[in-house]
Amino acid sequence: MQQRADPRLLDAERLTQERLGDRPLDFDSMLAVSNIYRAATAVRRRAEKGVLSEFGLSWGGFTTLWVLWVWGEMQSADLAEECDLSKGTLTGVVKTLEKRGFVQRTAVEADRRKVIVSLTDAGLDAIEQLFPRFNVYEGEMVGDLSTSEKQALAELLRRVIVAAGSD
Amino acid sequence: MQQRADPRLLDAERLTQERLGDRPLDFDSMLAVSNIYRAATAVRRRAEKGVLSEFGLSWGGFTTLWVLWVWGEMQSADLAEECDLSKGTLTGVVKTLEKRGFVQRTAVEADRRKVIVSLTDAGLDAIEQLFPRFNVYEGEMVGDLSTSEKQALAELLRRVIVAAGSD
DNA sequence: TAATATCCGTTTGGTAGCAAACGAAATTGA
DNA sequence: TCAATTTCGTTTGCTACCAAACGGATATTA
Repeated sequence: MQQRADPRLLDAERLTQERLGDRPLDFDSMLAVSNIYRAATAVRRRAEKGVLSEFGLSWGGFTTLWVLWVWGEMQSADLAEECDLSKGTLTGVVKTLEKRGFVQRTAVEADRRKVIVSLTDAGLDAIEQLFPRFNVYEGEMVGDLSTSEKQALAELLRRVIVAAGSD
Repeated sequence: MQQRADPRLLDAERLTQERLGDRPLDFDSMLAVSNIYRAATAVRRRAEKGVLSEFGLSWGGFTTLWVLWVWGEMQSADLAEECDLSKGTLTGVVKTLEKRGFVQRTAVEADRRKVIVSLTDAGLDAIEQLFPRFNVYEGEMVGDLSTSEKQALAELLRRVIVAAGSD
């Protein structure tokens, strides 16, 4: 309850409680959700300005490369699903990655509606160089947290993803 | 260590560990960061498809309205800062909100470079109706978490925001 | 006070993202 | 077998976002 004096609250959070504290609102949920969003923005911006820009990749482009690396070549629809992008968006991302020579699209003989996307050698090179460096960034961004705190954070978020996703 | 059998891991996380588990990577940080991003996307999409769409508001538009509600009228640059948007983006958001009659822009006499943005009566009405409903959504999205878990989540994220932001 | 520098919001040019419409390619079923 | 339906990836039209350039307004300083 009484969190107004908590010195760890960010200014915006403190002011919010001062302004709205008398209303019957779910503050705990509010702070959790807004911090999820703020953290994601901070993390994305930092990664894009840092490592990713060196490779000319957006967050979405990086994610796509990464998914192909981990899962192997995939059909377009599955790739979109796994990257958490709409299929329309994925078309554009793949087109960009294709221009940079990182991925290739292959027609499927048996069913010519389908397209398989896969890493090129250059794409494999890129992600193998890039990911360890990206991972260092990740470590820095959650560097204040202990191992068990990181695991706890991941687990809590996992439950949010499930709850928010099951619309 | 051995997390491969953890039934709480999402499929993508499990596969990732199967594929990359032999590399010297910081998995705990990786899972924490990627879940932050996935959770934020899920939360945003759910809110935009639900309450926000009824009011014709994007996440950014909602945030702006909310900040003006909590903080009161503000100069454009401060508003951008508080909404975590670039000033260029804010110009567009405010323009849209102005069209909908939710905010108004006022020239500052003393310094004519500056513009004050404030809620109109309609904007106040809208956010006062909207926020309680948004807050219900927030509650649903983190509904699986106990009060202390929500607070723990917010606190962990607060530390990530600070670490990622202090580039 | 006049030249210069700085500050502020807007505009510009670009990428990213979505939903929905679309067309080609399978599949179904009559 | 051929018409109707479904399935896929792409295209289209739109919003959001950023960084950087811009131009008017204020500050600074020589």
